[in-house]
Amino acid sequence: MATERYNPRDAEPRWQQKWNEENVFLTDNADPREKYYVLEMFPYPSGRIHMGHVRNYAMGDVVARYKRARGYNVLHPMGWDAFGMPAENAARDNKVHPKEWTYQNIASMKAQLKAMGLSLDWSREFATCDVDYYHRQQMLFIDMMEKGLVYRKKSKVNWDPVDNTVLANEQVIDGRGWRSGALVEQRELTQWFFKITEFSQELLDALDTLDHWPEKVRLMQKNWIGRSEGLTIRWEIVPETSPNAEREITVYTTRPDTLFGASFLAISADHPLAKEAAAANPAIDAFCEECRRAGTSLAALETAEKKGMDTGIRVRHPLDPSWELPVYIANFVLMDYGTGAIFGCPSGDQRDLDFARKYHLPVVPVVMPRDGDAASFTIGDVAYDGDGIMINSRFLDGMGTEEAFETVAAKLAAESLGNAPQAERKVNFRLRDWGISRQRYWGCPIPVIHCDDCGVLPVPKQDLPVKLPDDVTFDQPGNPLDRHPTWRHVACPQCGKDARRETDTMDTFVDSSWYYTRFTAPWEHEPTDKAAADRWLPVDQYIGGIEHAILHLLYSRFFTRAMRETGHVEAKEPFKGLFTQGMVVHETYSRGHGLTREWVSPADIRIEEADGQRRATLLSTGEDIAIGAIEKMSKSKKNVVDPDDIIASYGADTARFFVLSDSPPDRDVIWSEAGVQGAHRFTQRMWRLVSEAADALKTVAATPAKEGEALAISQAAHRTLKAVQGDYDKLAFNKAVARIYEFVNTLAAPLAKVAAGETDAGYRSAVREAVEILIALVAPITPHLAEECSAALGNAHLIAMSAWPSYDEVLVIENEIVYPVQINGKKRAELTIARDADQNAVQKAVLALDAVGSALNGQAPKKIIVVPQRIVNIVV
RNA sequence: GCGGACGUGGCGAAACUGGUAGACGCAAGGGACUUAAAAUCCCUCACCUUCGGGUAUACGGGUUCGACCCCCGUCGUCCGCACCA
Repeated sequence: MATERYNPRDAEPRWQQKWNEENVFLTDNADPREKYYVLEMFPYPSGRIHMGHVRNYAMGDVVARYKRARGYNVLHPMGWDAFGMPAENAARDNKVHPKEWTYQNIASMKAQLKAMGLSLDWSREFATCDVDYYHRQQMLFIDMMEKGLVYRKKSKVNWDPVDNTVLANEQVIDGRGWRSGALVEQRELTQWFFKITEFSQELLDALDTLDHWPEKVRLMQKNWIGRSEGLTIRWEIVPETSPNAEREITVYTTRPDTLFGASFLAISADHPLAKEAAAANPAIDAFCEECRRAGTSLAALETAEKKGMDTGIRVRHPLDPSWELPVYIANFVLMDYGTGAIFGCPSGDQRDLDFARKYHLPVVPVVMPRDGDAASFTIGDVAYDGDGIMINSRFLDGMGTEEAFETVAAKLAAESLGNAPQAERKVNFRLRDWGISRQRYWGCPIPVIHCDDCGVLPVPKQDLPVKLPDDVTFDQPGNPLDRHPTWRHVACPQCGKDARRETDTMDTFVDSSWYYTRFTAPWEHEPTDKAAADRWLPVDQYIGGIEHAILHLLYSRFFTRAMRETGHVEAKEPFKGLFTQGMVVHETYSRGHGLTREWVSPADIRIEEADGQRRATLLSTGEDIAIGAIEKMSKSKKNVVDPDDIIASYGADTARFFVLSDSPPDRDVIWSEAGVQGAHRFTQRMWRLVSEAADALKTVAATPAKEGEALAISQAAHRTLKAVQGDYDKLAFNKAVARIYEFVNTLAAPLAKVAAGETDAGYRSAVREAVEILIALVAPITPHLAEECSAALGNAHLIAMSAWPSYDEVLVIENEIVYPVQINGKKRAELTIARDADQNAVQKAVLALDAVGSALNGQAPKKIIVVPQRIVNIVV
C-alpha cells in the first residue's frame, strides 16, 4: 500500500484545533485527583521566540503531558514577564508606546508558542503589565508594608549626569553611560527596599530541604547569602586623636584569634569617621574622593592596588590598652559589608600583608601550621591564613585557632568599654536588602503617596490600582512619570491636602517573584485565592535557565515567605523541583578577518563534507566561509535559527524531538541542520511504518503475545515502556529518545510483515499492542504525530486524553540471563542460563565452557565470583 | 584568589548501587533499488594485530576478584563568586 508522507503542516494545526475544541488542557482547581504543577520560566515578550524557548517549553510540555497521562491533575500555565527596559528603549528609538510594543510582541509570540502544540492552559494567561496583575502586586506591596517588610533608605545609584537618568548596572560600560558616554557618578537617592535579610538564616537553612534542586544552584545561593560567624569588637579611640567626639570604632572580624597580630585598623572612605577626618583635612578628603571614583569603574576595581592613608587617629588594642595602633582609610574596605571597618592582621591575610608591606607596618606571625616551629616561623610574601597553633599571642600561645577564637570571644565579652561589652558574637550575612526602586516608566507603580504633613502613606486599597498613565513621552531622558503634568498630583489620603505620588516603579524581578502563585487563581480579586494557592503550591517541577540560579529564585523564595506572613499562602518554598536546562548553541560562520570580520547566517550558507573536511560556502556567491566556534545563539553572531522556519519546514514535532534528543537536558545542545534532518527522518519513518501496517491492524485487538515469535515483540514493548517511563520521571529525555529509536528499529520488520499480510492474528494483536505503546511513549515529545498514528489505527480517542499504558512485569523479566564470563577480570566468554539457576549451577556451567577450560589448563580456579543476574569472574 | 562541575570514538552521547565500555543518534564509507537523483533498505565504522589476541574512558599512582565510577596526585576545560574583614 502506498502511503503519503507525513505532512505536519496539515496535521499539526488540525490536532491543535481538536485539543482546543475538547478543552483538553484546561485545568480545574476542583478536580480531586492528585495535583502536579509544572512550570517553565515565563518569557520576556521581546518579539520572537528563540530556540532556547523551544527547548525550555518542549521539556515542560513533555513533563505536563506525561504526568497528565499518569493520571495527575496537571497545572501547566503560561504568561508574560512584560515590564522592563527594552520596551522603553523601543519607545524612544521607534516612537512606539511601550504598551503597544509589548502587547504586539505578546500576540506574535503567543502565535508561535501555539504552533508548537504545547499543552498549556491558556485560560490562565496574563502579562505582568496587565493592570489586573500589577493591581494585585500593589495590594501585596501594601500588605508587606504593614508587616514591616518594606522600608526606605538612602542608597547609591549609577547616575548619568548628561542624560540626567539612573542607569542599571548593565548600562554602565567602563564607568560610562551606555548612550551618553558620560562618566557615571554615584548618587544617593532615597529608595524602596524589601527586607529580604530578615529571612537570611531561614533562606539558608531551607536550602537543605530542597533536595530536588541541583546541588550547584543550592551552593550558589548559599554563597550568595554568605553567612559568617565572627565578633564585633569595639576599639577605644585615643581621645586626643579623634577628629570629633567619637570615642570608638567598631570592627567586624571572623578571626578574633589573630588579634595579637593586628598592626592597623582600616576604615572605608564612606565610614562616618572618614568623613569627619576628611572635613578637617583636604588631603584625606581628596583620597576619599579618589576611592569613591575608583569604585564606579569595575575594570579599575579589579586591578586597583591596595591604597591607604593614615588618618592620624589612634586606637587602643582591646587586649592591651597600652598598645596603640594607627587607623587608615583604605580603598579595599567596603562600607556596606560588616561595619565598614576592619583590623588588619598582615601575617594572616594576604591583602593586609600587601598593605602592611607598602606602608611599613609590623608583620607579626600569630598562627603557624601544626607542624611548624615557633622559633623559626616567619612570614615572607605570603600570608598564612589556615588553621594552626597560636604563637606570639601571649595567653593564647599554644592553643589551636578555634580555641583561641573562643577564648578571645569570651574574654572580650566579659570586659567592658564604657557601659557595653568590649565585643559581641555576631553572625554576618553577605546578603543585602533588595532595592526595588526603579526610576522608570514601564513597571509597576509603587503605591504610596508623599504628603508634606503626613509623611509617606500607602495608597488606600480601595483606591488601587495606581495605573500607569498612557500619555507619556520618551523624547527626553529621565522618568516620564516625573514630568507628567498631572499624574503625580493627588490628595493626601489622610489630610486631603495636595500631595505627590511616588514616581518610582518596581524592579521587574518583583513581578516574576509571585507569578506562579497568581496562576493558581488568576481571576481572583485578592492577590491569591488562598485555598487554590495552597492546593497547587509548591510548583512540582520548575524548568528554566541557570542564569536565574540566584536572583529570581532567591527573590521568589523570599516572596513566598513574605506572602506567608501576610496571609496569602501557606507554602514554605515556591519550587519543590528545579531543573536548569542547557542552552541551544550553534556553529558560527564568518567572512573576513579582524575588524572587517562579518558574521554570516547559517541560512545563507551551504555546508559540504569531503575527505573528512567540512567546508562552508556562501550560497549567493559561492565564496568560502570560515567555520568558527560553537556558541550560544545570538543575534550579534548571527548564528540564530528561527523556530518559525523550522516549524514551517519540518513541523513542531521535529523541532521538539530534536531539542530533546542527543544531549542531556542540563547540557548545551548543538543545533545542526543534519541533526534536525535526522529527527525529521524519525517522524517520517514512524509514520510510514505505522500507516503502512494500519489497515491490517485496524481490526485486531491489542493483546500481548504469550509465546512464539511474537513474544519477543511484546517483551520489547513492555521493557521499553518501563525504561522510558523511568527516563521521563528523571527528565532524561535524551535517553528516552534513544530507547524509542531502538524500539522503532525493533518494530520495523514486524510492521513490514504485518503490512505485507504475512502474519497470523495473534502476531498482529501483539504488534498492535506494541504500536499502541510506542504511540503512548512518543506522545509527550511528538504529540501531533502520536495523534495522527493513533487515528490511522482507527482509534477514536485522543492520545492527549489517554491514560499511560502499564507494563506487565512478566514480560519485563528475562527468563534467561546471559552472563559475561570474566577470567581475571577480562571478559572471555558468555554463558546463557536460566534466570533461576542457583550459584552452583552457574559455577558448573561456567567451568564446562571451552574458553574456561583452556584458560584453566587443567588447574583448579582460585576463586569463582558469581554476582547473580550480573557477571561471573574466575580468578586463576 | 575562593568555590564547584566536568574530561569516554571523527562528533553528540550511553553505561543502574563498583560488574560485558561505546547503547542510540549524527557524520563517513560500501552495497541494493533507480535511466538518474531523492527517499528507502542492507552492511562496515575506537585503535593496533602475526587474527591467537593486545590496547583503550585526560595523565600518573592506589584500593578491589573486578574501576569511566571510589581514594591520592598532576594537567586541561567550563561555570559561579570575589578587595567579604
